[in-house]
Amino acid sequence: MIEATARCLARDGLAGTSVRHVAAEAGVSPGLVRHHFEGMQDLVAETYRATGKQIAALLDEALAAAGPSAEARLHAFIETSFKPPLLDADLLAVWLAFWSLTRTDPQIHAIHAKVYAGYRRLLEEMIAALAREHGIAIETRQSALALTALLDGLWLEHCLDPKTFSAAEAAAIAHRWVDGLKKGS
Amino acid sequence: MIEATARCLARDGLAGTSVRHVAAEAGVSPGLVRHHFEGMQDLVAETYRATGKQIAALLDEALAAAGPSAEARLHAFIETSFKPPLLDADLLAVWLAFWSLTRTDPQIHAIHAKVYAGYRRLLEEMIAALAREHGIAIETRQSALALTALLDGLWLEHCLDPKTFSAAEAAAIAHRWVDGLKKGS
DNA sequence: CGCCCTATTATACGACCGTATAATTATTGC
DNA sequence: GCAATAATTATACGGTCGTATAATAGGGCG
Repeated sequence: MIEATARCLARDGLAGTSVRHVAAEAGVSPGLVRHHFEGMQDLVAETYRATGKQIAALLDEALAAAGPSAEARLHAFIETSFKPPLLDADLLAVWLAFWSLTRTDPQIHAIHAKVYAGYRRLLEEMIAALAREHGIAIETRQSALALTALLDGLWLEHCLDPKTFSAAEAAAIAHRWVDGLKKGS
Repeated sequence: MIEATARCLARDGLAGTSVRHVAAEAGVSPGLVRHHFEGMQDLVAETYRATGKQIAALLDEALAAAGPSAEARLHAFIETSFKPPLLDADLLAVWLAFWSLTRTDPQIHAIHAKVYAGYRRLLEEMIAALAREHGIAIETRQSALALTALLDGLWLEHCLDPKTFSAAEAAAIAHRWVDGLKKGS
């Protein structure tokens, strides 16, 4: 059902998605989805939770395969971020629904805060490890905030209009930023 | 009328905004707004155009007041970006509506491409001027893409959840990035 | 003044939506 | 095996939406 919600959000956006559409997409009656979920907000909230976990698992897997080096892990993180299934216009459409409700729905706001906190903590840990590896001092908090914003912005803008810059270019920009982190103060 | 649309989008989001709501907000009959606009998509498109021009004018004004130095202009750009009225959750809500329709509506996609192209061109020119000022070589295209994404990401994430990091912190991160541009390769 | 074009409204129709309620089917525990 | 509980559907009601259509008001112009 939450998979059906994700499909609906990807296809029609938040404005074009209704409880009835989700029911049809899931192949059940509208009454059933309302038996399990309060309404659209609840449905989107659970979809956010599930999607957030999926993405975290995907990134964790890529990091595990990258070995122990913080630098390699950071680059693997970037590489995974700018490749399908993460770099996907459909996923952006779903995410836009999350963002849209983050402002107004307290439940979704809480989920958003948790998802992004985990995201940033992961990056901050890797950046701190990178500093140790290279024996340099880095403002880990600000750097993690910056990298999160940079990745989010590149991801968003590429998905919105892939003609402006390629996925490879986005990854190159992020890689270069990490390289600059090693050298610059 | 497009002001009424912006207010509706800010208050209720795209999903909660209808032709009838815009009409009520503007104090006219629903038939009238449909006499001037084809529907919601058309309404949002014109709002995008108008809002984009407003923001560009606001930034231009700040740049003019910053003097001729490219470095000062870049920092003024950042400072303006992370202060009201640009740093505003209501503006983000409106912008989320734009982004949401960029994927599906060709007209809005075109407006989006034009707005962001202008945005990036402005940054790229300032970065090129900065390189000349300091007599260094900078990959202006990639740097402009990076700065655009960084600013977009910081702006988005701060508006979504201001508790995570302050506006001053966002500005500091961006300022630091520009400083790094001067030093780092 | 009278005419035409535009702006504006009023009204109406069919479609869809959220939601509630009662009925029906399946599942589980004893 | 049967009762209790959960899952699932069917149906119905009121509200809102987009949209079309006809009617009304207004304003420039010959």
